[in-house]
Amino acid sequence: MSDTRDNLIRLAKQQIRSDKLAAASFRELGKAAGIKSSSVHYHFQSRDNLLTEVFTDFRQEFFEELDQRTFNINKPRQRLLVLLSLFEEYQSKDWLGLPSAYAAGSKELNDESQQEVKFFLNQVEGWIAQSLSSASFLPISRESVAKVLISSLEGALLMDRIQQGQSYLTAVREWICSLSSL
Amino acid sequence: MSDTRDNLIRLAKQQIRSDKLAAASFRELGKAAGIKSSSVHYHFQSRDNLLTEVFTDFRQEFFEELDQRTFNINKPRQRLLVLLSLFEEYQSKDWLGLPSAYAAGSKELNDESQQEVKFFLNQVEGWIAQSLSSASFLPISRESVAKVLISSLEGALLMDRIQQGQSYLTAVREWICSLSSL
DNA sequence: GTCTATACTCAGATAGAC
DNA sequence: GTCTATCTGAGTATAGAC
Repeated sequence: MSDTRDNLIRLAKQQIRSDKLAAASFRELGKAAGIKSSSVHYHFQSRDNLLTEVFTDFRQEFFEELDQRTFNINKPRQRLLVLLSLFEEYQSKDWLGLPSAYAAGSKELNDESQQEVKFFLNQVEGWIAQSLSSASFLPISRESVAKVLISSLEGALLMDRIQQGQSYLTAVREWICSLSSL
Repeated sequence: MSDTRDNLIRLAKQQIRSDKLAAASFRELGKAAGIKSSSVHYHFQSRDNLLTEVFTDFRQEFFEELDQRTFNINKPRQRLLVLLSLFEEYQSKDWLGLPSAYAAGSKELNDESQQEVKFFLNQVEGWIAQSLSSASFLPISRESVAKVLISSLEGALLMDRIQQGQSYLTAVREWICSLSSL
């Protein structure tokens, strides 16, 4: 059954988000799924392999959700606020951003996983720049706005997690709402 | 000798910055210092204890450097650019922000270490808000600007690390330079 | 597909010799 | 202060039974 496999990916994603990259171990994963770690190995050749698949799964899920929520929204500010709302939901669940979790542990990632994260970041950057296409008089390029926004969203999740609050992400919301060019 | 102890704190800080929180283990630390892990235990009762001291050391060093570089600078934008320059130096060394490294591994931190990080964040926020005291017509409160800025700086270090570039932090620089109220 | 058993490595921590 | 030796627990990974 591939049900178990899909379930394992789901559980690993969960463990990384609510704890950290290292939390997705074969042992803990097995415990969560009700099987032994050796059985987890049946589904994934190696941990590197698992981590890559988890991120790919996240990337697809992320854009499915984003596209679904914005398919009929065209105003730049509204589109950015939908993007923000995804992060607000992560925060309400006390989740790390997966890109942050992977970046913070990047030294233990193989090339394939690192490529996956890069691909995701480029894709988000493209999405934001695209969303800003009708915005004029931006003080800096759309690509730079995109990079600052991604940095603040991922950073805010981290800072709010350690501060056990929600003030950092809220500040990002205020900033988006204050952008007069949108 | 307290030389060894100080050296261990310095080495642990280095390992966390250039790898991750978990990289600062008693074994690796001993190897780097040329002693055994049991000897590291002589200097620190526990790893929790070590991690707390490392962050305290970082916090003091950070503000010493920041104050030294800004004691005769009053213009808001110039002060923020000095803060940014610290992060640009971290990035050139491929370092993580210590707050990010700690936040990403916050589930393995004891209360004391978490308090240290919170204290640092509040202190930086205060420093930024203070630096903005002569800035008028800000679109959002000084405190919110401070929070967005900290989030972007920490986030940009993470994103640039996985992208193996410097474009995220550069975007933050462009953003700071474009703020017309400063 | 899942199990047991096993090998190896690494982690934190402690006892006791020098 | 530093060492050796040792305990316990967790990690990745594999071989082979069912």
